Amino acid sequence: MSESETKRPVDFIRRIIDEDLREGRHDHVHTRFPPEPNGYLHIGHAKSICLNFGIARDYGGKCNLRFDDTNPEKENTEYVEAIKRDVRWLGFDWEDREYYASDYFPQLYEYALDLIRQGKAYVDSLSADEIRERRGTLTEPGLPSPYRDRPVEENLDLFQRMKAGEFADGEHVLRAKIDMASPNVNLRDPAIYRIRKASHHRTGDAWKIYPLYDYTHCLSDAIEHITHSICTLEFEDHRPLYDWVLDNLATPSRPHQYEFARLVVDYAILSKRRLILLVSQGHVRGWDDPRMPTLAGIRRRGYTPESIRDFCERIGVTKNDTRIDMALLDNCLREDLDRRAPRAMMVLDPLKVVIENYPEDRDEDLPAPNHPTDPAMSSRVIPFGRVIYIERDDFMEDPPAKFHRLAPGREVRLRYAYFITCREVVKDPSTGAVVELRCTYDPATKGGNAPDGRKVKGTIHWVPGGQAIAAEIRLYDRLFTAPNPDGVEGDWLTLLNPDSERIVKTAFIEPSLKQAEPEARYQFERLGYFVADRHDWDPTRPVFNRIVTLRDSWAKVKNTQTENQ
RNA sequence: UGGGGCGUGGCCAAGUUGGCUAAGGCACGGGAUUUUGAUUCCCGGAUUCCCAGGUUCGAGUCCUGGCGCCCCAGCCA
Repeated sequence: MSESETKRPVDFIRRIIDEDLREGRHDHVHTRFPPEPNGYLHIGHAKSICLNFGIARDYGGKCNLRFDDTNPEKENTEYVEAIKRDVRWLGFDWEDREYYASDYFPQLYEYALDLIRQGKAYVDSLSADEIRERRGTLTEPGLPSPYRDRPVEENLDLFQRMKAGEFADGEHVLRAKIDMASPNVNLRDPAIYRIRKASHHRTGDAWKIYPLYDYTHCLSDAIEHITHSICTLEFEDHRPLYDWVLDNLATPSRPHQYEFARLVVDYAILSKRRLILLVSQGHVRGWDDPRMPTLAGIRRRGYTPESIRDFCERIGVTKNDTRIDMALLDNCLREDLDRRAPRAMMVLDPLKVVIENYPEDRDEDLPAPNHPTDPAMSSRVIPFGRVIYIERDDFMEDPPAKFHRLAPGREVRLRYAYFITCREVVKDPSTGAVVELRCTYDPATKGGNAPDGRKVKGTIHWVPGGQAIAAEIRLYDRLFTAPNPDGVEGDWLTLLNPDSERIVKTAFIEPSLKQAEPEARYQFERLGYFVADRHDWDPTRPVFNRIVTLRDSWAKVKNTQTENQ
């Protein structure tokens, strides 16, 4: 734990908890993370996971994982498994507290009976359309249903028969009897049970009726003795209903709901519906496509759980509607990776270099540290010989001002190797394209230092000609070209970035990378951070994904130069 | 002229009984170090807290009145 983390100010929710503890309203803290298993978790959920599990950790309490599985038509076990995998990957542990709202169906049913007996719930036989018509509008009160005053016995009978499967979907619904004239439309006799003859991923065909969210969530919290039920802002209007249900039933505990602003990140889509569309229409390769904001995608992309957690702490928890700059996530990533990722060399777009004065029959092993400032990360050896490959971008025949790399007649340093000077440029006679550089090296500069103290402006990366390994490198960029694709009403798919994925199959990596493990992360010097793809990496066909580039101040200089032209 | 929320630099965000020069991070600009144009390291910036009045010796913090933005009319969560 760093100094800055311990100093970070507490958010308003923790402040509420502090007060609850101080005033004796609670003597412990119990939270929950309640995903609906109808899709994959994304970076927005990470904020909620870190908040709920983080609070439990900070206060020595517990956090449950609870699947909010009350809608059988949209939920399935694939999602349940994926969610568990992702929460674990993020670094959180719910121990043996893996719960399902569906486990509470029997109790929830009993509670409903209780409400009916109290005259606080009734079976409505209006159609969905009719109910909507009578709900009123935001400015006009609703109209009571003709079934609103059905006798308790009749309600009981109907509700039991709903459960028994005697009616078709939509024929009846159980409604809480609250206030059809409430300015809060959520209180205008909300439906709490509907008939749905669908098979549930856990309860199978045991139930013909399923409880709705507002009714289920608060009771699930109460059953689990949740002390602080934390959700996002759009549920603020539902809090009176949350309270109404708990205040009208004898529950084992009395939780309270608190709301915070959900996470919105630039250039990303977080709406579940749209994410599903991206996957189902094949705009990406799946839920774990490295461009997806899903935790599965982020993981495959190579992001570390530590950096995601750090990010979630840095963005804070408030009720402000905000949009977070992607650069913050990138920064968390670079900070984490700079510290932990071993360095290696990879050439994306190889340009052959022949070192004319290097003996043809010789080669040598050059030692290279795995980290520039952390000796504990040890070192490896890179073979050097007469032929090497450098990055095509690192050579220019006619370089602009401030270009510190290779050019005709110029000398640069090959990282951890020698100084070389470009003597000749070999071109394809028909196309004029540069195909090879003829250079000389200075044997006295072995390791990269000149005994005469002469300096070079640039250091470039390289791989050995003979022993480099061909690799596939997948370069990723933001999936959308607009900062707020989720906020676009119309055809948001036109905002997809056509260059979000670029696959390079002709890259070379240094031989030491043959031992890479799937999910191992490296910094390829001067290029960025990369991860061995967890599914496609193979010793015979290495595949690396670019996680994030390095900061590149040369790119800025270059851009301003071209702008000024 | 329905209800519920929110408004502090480009993006987040501290500021909790009104009281020292309005924290910090990201981004940005400048400089130093550097065998990654990386890292690291300094330095820079809100006369001002959505606006306008008011209370006060003193207001981002209190009062009044505006303005702006977000959410809600699923038998979704």
